[in-house]
Amino acid sequence: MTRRNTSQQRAIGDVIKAAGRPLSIPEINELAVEEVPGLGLRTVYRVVNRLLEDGAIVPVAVPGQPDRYEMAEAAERHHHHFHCLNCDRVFDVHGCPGRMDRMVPDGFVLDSHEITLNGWCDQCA
Amino acid sequence: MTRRNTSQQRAIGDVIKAAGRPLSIPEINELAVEEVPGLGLRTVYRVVNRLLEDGAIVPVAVPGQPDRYEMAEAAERHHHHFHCLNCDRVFDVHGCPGRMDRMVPDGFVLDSHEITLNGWCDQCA
DNA sequence: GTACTATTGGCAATCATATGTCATTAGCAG
DNA sequence: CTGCTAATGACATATGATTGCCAATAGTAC
Repeated sequence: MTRRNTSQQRAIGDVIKAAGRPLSIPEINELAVEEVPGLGLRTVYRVVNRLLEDGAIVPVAVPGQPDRYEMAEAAERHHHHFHCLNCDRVFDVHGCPGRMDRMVPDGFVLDSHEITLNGWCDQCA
Repeated sequence: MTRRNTSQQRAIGDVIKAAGRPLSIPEINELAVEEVPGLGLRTVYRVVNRLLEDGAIVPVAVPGQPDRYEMAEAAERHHHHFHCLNCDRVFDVHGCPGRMDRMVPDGFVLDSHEITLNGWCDQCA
């Protein structure tokens, strides 16, 4: 079961790496199909799952939306996300207000937090 | 087309009002069926949609989860949500770190924001 | 170049959520 | 109490995301 280095896998990996923002499965497909004509959604799902298992990418959950995916190394730096209400794209934003612990009720244990900013991106504003 | 005051509608409304936290459709059903045996999911969906149209309740979107619903009046006060990673329930938390505008990239326009705290509730901690 | 088999991609199938259908039930006005 | 019909609930169907299947394709080791 030796791994093989296919053009599809390279294209999908490149697309996620180059995006600089979390991509949905359809977005990955649309971008990668430019590189590899005939690329199918089925393959995108498979390669994305493999990258997830490898820990190369991480899922980004957005309220009311299917998961997006971004490079694990990009996710190492604490950051949050901006969701454009018009084009539906998700962007990384840096910084964090902090002080989440103040909001936690007594007896509750905080593990992590997610902030989603909603609005319009520079292209849609 | 005169509205009728049915036991099902009363039970569903009461359950959402009494919960003090956002409830999912299955949660509403499980709680309201105690009041009205035989209550069906189909009816919960219908009544919830009607309450949404009336503006009596509002949807609460949690990353990677189906919508929850809470009283509109409860949502008037700015607040956020705590999602228990064990029991999967969602709770309201008060307060807000503020300063979201600092995170918005140039050219982007901020409309709203959502914060989801993840961790363990007092019963699961 | 050959052989072996991991990988691909089209299609069907699955899974969870949500809605349409319609005969039956039960508010409400009189 | 009676009649009208809004509302209910079991069932079938729709919808969207994801996976199973399998014959065809294409990396790789030799």
